[in-house]
Amino acid sequence: MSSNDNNGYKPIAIEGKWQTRWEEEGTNSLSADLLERGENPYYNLMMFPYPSAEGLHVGNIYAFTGADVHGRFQQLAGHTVFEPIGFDAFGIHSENFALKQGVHPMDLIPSNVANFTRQLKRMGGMFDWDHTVDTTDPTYYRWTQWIFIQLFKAGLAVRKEAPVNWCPSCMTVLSNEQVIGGRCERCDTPVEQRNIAQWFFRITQYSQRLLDGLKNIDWSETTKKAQENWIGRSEGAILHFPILPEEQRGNSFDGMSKDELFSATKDLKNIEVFTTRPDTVFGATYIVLSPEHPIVKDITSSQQAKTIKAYQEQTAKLDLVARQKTEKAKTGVFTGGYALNPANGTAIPIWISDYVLMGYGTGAIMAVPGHDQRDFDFAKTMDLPIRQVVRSPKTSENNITDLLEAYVGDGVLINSQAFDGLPVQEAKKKICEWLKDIGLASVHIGYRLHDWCISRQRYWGPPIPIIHCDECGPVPVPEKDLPIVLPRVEDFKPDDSGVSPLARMEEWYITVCPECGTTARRETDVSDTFLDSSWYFLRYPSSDSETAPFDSDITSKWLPVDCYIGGNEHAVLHLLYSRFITMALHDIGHIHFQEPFVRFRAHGLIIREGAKMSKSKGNVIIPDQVIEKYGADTFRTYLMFLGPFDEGGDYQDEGIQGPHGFLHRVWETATEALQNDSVEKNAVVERKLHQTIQQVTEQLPRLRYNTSIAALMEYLNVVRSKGRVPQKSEVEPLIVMIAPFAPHLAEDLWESFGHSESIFSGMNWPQYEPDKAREDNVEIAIQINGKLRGTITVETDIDKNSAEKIARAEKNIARYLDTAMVKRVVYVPNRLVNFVVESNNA
RNA sequence: GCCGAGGUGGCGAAAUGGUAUACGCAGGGGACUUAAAAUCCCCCGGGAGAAAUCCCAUGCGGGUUCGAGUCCCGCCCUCGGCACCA
Repeated sequence: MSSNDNNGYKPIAIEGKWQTRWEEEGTNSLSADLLERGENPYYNLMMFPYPSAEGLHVGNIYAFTGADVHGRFQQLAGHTVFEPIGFDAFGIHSENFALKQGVHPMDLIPSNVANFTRQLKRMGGMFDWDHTVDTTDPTYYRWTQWIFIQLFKAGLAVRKEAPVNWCPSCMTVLSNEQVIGGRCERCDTPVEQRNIAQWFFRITQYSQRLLDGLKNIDWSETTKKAQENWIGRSEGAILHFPILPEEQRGNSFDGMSKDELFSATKDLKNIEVFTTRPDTVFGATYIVLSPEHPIVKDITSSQQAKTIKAYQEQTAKLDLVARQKTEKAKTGVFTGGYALNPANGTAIPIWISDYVLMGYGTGAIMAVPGHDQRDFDFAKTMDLPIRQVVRSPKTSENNITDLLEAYVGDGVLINSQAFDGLPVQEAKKKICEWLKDIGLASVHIGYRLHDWCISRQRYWGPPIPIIHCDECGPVPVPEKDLPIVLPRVEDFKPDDSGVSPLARMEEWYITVCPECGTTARRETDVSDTFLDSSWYFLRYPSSDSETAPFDSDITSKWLPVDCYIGGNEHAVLHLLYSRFITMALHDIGHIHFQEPFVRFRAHGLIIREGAKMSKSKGNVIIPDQVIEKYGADTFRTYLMFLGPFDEGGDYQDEGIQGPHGFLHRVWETATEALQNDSVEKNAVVERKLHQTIQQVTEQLPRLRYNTSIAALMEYLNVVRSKGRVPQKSEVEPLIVMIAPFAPHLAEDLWESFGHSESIFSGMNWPQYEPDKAREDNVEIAIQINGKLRGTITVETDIDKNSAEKIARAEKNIARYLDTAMVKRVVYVPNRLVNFVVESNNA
């Protein structure tokens, strides 16, 4: 079935007509006046796309359609809906593509944006084209730079030298989030470590708030969980292990009292370790430091110095993939130093090993080989003592033998002096308190979250607005001098130097210090793309403003965002950064809310014929072709019909016939109904109509699009059942209800039904009346011992006795009850009668 | 290994603890037509039976309940995310 070959529904013509009209009449654009008034506002947001050269892919269209259906429904329900779209066009993605094609990104991006714009208009979204953003436009990134400066002034942007992930292929620093299993997210190259001075946003200061905030926002559970895991809070303690000076090696601290131990150790330097298992401290038989730990040089004995140095160098050379391989055998070196176990005063050796990471906790651990698998493996390899201090409740006391693996489960303490017999949970508290008393412990909460490195040694991004002055240090560019425009550089290829291509342009980076006027140097790194996208939703409603990133009146009316729809691949990247930037701007006093997105829903993924789509398999759906053949309305409706929106679906090429045929039938039914405007109502149709309105009205806001469309199909089947003649009043509500899915068709039929205004111009969503949705009769099930044995049709809400009487009279039921004794009758109104019987045959 | 989602006809999928398989695709039969397309009508989980009707079926094994796709316990498999995070 091809669309334009019959003289009925002609989607291509209808869609062209309405897209032109919407544009001419500004149907979807909010005027400055409307934005300022902000009456009954609804901010409907979707994740803006990266404008690739290939054009929109189905995943984009799926996400945008789902969001657009929601926006259109809210509009029909009476809201003033603001539904903007824009382009996230900075970043490595664009840059690498430009390099490959030999085109300058400044030439490439505009043509990609133009193509995306054409496609987005063609799919019929109600986008406000008067309020778009393009992150590469200086009028936008001027404010991205402004945000950097605000954070800098608030002490939230700091420059520090740090080991960073370096992709030797992309020749740039990657954030932790961009490293997948030790490899570059983009090109799959193993990532190396490098030490470079970088700008960091101190997102870790917000760890707890970012975690707490999750409780009060209406987000997809999976997304919240991903953020929770990413922030990775763990409660524990920092324990102090006094470093034993060489001259005290021979002394025994074992068996000292609390006071004696305190006075013997109070002048000693400590190694601080973070642990979530302070209860196992009696089982700590050695210490392991990260090879990079600054204290290593102080404790290494002269005999061990050479070996330690060699190991440190070996580790530094290791790329992160090799270092993070869990299955790799444990390696490490003894430093020659000893520390005191603060719990039992035993001197224990201090080792270094690459399985301890500098980036987490204190970069040092107390090793409890009896109760931690990593420590166990290490102890076995290095032949270090293993001491069991927790007994499983399942094991009998005499059964403690050599462990085959660490016991990490619950239990009670043993070999822990005064704490023997305490359950693990209780021991954690008690041991902490005890060590706290003698100054050897503090309660500590650790987070996995790292500071956000925003420096990129690349070309295609907004220059970081900082001037380095030998006298004044890093000085922010005065706000009046923004934007710092990214110059057009023909040779923008990155090199292995670890600095941005901008660092090759002396005429650009030499400047004067805004504070002291001496010659100074601009920062030549650009910022991370995720900074561009961490605030774009603040810009949309204020995109007309030339004097502020976001107008405070408009922002207070339209934000936070009412509904945000996007992919869960951004669960811990974009969505976390956006929350952080929002909180920071709130604290600095620029906005009135702390959470940017009241509601977030992650959509599912579309596969095709049971398989993932990929260019290499050659099975990608080309949206332009589908739209050309069936029209945007059919494509939209089909995508939404595939399955639950948050789960995605399997795109089967033949399946599009269903929704396509449905829209044809709607068109034909409506056209026929125009001739039939009878006042007489058909009871069956009317009842089904009200049931349908109820169902769809309840399901649409919950994004249950597939079942909503099914309900509309059912209704149309009733309207046309046995080829009956449709009435105008039966069809008009259907036109409104399909409008979110098939907006062009709905507009056209709405017009032919005599309306001069756009269907989306008012509160046109139909109301249902519960009385009219009510059935007079219902078919109910009759069960014997829970098994279906017949059905009867009774009046709605009939009482139990009458229902039972009718049920008993049913032929098949009577047969069963003849030979059985009824012990109980369960009656569920309008559902079933269940006879619980005991058989007499026995 | 940990966290999350899921497993239902030939296929995509429905089902507040209450008649499993709605809606759609594919398939079969029929109407209209010179023919095709489009449209319309009917059938369509498996098995037994002439029929009435009965048995089996929601990944597997148990349990709770008058009644379980749905709740509980123990497994298996698939897909996403995290992973030497102390």
